[in-house]
Amino acid sequence: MAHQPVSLDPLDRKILAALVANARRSFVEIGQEIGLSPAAVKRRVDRMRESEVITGFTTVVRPSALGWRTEAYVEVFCEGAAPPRRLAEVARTYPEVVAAMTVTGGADALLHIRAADIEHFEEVLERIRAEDFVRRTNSVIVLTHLLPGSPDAGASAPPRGAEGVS
Amino acid sequence: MAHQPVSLDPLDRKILAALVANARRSFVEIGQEIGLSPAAVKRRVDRMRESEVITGFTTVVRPSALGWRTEAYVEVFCEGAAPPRRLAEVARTYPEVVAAMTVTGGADALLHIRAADIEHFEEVLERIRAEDFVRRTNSVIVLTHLLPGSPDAGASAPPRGAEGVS
DNA sequence: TGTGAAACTCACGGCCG
DNA sequence: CGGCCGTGAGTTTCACA
Repeated sequence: MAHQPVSLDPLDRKILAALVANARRSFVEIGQEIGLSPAAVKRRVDRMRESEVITGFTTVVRPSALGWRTEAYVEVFCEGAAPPRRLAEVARTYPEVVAAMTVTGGADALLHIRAADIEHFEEVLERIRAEDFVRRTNSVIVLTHLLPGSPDAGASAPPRGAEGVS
Repeated sequence: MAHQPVSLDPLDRKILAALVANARRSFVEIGQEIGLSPAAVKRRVDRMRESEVITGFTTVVRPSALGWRTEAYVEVFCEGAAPPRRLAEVARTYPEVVAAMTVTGGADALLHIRAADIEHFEEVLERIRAEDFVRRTNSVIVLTHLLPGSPDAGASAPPRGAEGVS
């Protein structure tokens, strides 16, 4: 596990592109598009999954259809030495936290949050600010996406990320 | 554009959850998991695609495997009235811009950017700052992700031959 | 709407160049 | 590695309740 050095040839990249565009396309279809037999395509896909170049296949859902109409990024400023471990723990407990990361700059961490509406977001924000290691937060609410179909415009799994491949 | 009022019953939601977890699962498998015939599952999926609850099926790729090892969020402060249209145009031309959105707060827009490395990122940033309507930018570089399995996957054309190093 | 059956297509493993 | 082939499973469409 944990392969870092993976080399991908042009054929692999074409297969990847095809599967990113549509994860449900058949190996036959992809094969005749790039000039390879279905079995060969499958072998390459299996290899890429093994080496974790491909980590899963997911469905892109329009978040608003599921009732998540508010999106925001929240900078978190921590008390004293930043405790990424504690923050990760907290982030995991909130289904509204789609992504969390430590960052450079003034803030210690950045949270990507999805909520049903502004009130819901405010409630989540209040709970996060109530954590003892949080000194201050700075929120930026997303108004409109400029790139339709961008991976995280709605690509993210709905709260509670699951991943698994048959 | 699309319909807003779409009602999803518990069965639809279960199908969605299954497909988000793994977009390549068969309708048969999903069907017997939730107690429905394969044909019924397919019809529901088709309906959800029609109503754009489901906007696509994609493959989750580990960005570093494609040579994208640097990730950043850039706040963009515009000159005069914010021209979202111009910004969208610009964002579309850069493969490095994974997402772009207008936001509340001091900045006019927020860009999500992926680059091969810091130098590459700096180059992109310089080009963006060179746009006439950009007054100022504020960058935040992502250090580490705290939530594993964050489906923020950018996969298109790889940057200049970055690949299996080390 | 959900079910059942039909034909078609695909995935998967084994074997060979 | 890639191509070929056979079997079993899945997909898709249809008519029917």
